[in-house]
Amino acid sequence: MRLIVARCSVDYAGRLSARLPSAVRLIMVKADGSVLVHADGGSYKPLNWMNAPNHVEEGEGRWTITNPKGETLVITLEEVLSDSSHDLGTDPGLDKDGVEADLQVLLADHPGEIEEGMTLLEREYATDIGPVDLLCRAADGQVVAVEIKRRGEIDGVEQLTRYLEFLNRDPLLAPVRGVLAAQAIKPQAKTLAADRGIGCVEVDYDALRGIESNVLRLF
Amino acid sequence: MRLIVARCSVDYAGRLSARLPSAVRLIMVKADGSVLVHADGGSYKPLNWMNAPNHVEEGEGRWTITNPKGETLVITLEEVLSDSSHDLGTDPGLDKDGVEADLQVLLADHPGEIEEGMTLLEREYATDIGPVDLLCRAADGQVVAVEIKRRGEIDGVEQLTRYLEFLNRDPLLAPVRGVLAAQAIKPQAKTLAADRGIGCVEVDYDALRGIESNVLRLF
DNA sequence: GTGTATATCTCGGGG
DNA sequence: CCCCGAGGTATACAC
Repeated sequence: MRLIVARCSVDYAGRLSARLPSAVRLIMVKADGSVLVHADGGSYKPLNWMNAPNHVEEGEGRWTITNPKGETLVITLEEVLSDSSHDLGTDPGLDKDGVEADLQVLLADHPGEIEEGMTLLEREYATDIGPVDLLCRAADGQVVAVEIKRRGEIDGVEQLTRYLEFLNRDPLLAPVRGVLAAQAIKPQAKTLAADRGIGCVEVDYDALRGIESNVLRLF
Repeated sequence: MRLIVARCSVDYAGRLSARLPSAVRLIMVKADGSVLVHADGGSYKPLNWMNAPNHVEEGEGRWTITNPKGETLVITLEEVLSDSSHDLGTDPGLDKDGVEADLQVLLADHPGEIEEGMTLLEREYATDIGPVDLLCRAADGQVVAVEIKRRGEIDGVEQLTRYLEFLNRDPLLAPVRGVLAAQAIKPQAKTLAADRGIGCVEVDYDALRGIESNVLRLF
């Protein structure tokens, strides 16, 4: 990784055009060729950047970075204040827990936590407009489409509504009803869901994980 | 801006849990307190981070960063290879061209590029649920709501559907039909749009800009 | 502050 | 390779 602190101006032309007037910034060049231009504020997003794979042409006070899509990033260096390189090696990467996929696995294993007596028909059930998180059968035999979100918001209700519209055209499945399952559901989403006859279930991730580990402990 | 290259491990606990095992990484501390942990690859997103505002507690080989929401980032420093600080000053910021707003201006000037014979009634036509990008009149006299996106996806169809539902309640406008205009429209969005009787138009931003500059050249 | 729409979104997975 | 959905999305803007 190469770190350069320099007064520079930057031009990007590609999906849009963007220009940075002259100022002192950090230019980070990663081992894979990614170039990031950071200011001393904002948050984690660079002001300008070019992801790998790309080609860096280092000219006299002017770097031209191009990628296979034909996008270009031109950095004009006016004054280099610092320039250092470091060998970092490859990173083992990030372990995450608590994302939607984890919640989906837990609920697929314990559909009864969504509704008493519910059983799983299929996970990631494919439709023409995308996969339904869980397709289940309720205690009364009706098919239920379950949309799982970490946070239940209007988007989730819209998404589930679209799936239901398509699922209900299949005479082998119809009538299908919907349930939005999330760790927390916003009032607006609850209102919209109720209006469309969609059920809402708030699930406790930590409690589910507890059930899961209890089950594992039995075997 | 402070730049530290160090062997470290990192733990984040907040909206989810994430852990980075020991490796050499760049730790960037910005003037506003933002902390970013970067590997020597991937692209612009840090492996882990904490945005400002936050509180950094710099202990013996262990930094604890907390934010007002109660999220924490703990960095355990095992070996510091480099530690430098630089004064960058404030950044003048980024100028952009080619975002959705620019496309909207161009199409408002040339509604005939959306449909032959179309004329503009109003830009950002206000409804109770938000502004319609363009309200137009088609060659046959019917009112048309145009939703403009840089990239046409399902969200855009949903948005336009909500507007149409509302516009069609106004007896002075009804019946209103909808058109999604974008530089590129994804197949799923086209399918959903067709299903709802919404038209799709793919527009060439560069060509539009060419028309615009030709028009300007005439005056 | 909440809610909504945009983003050079990024990132990862599946066909 | 594209397509799709999730994200600690972040960010700007309106109400």
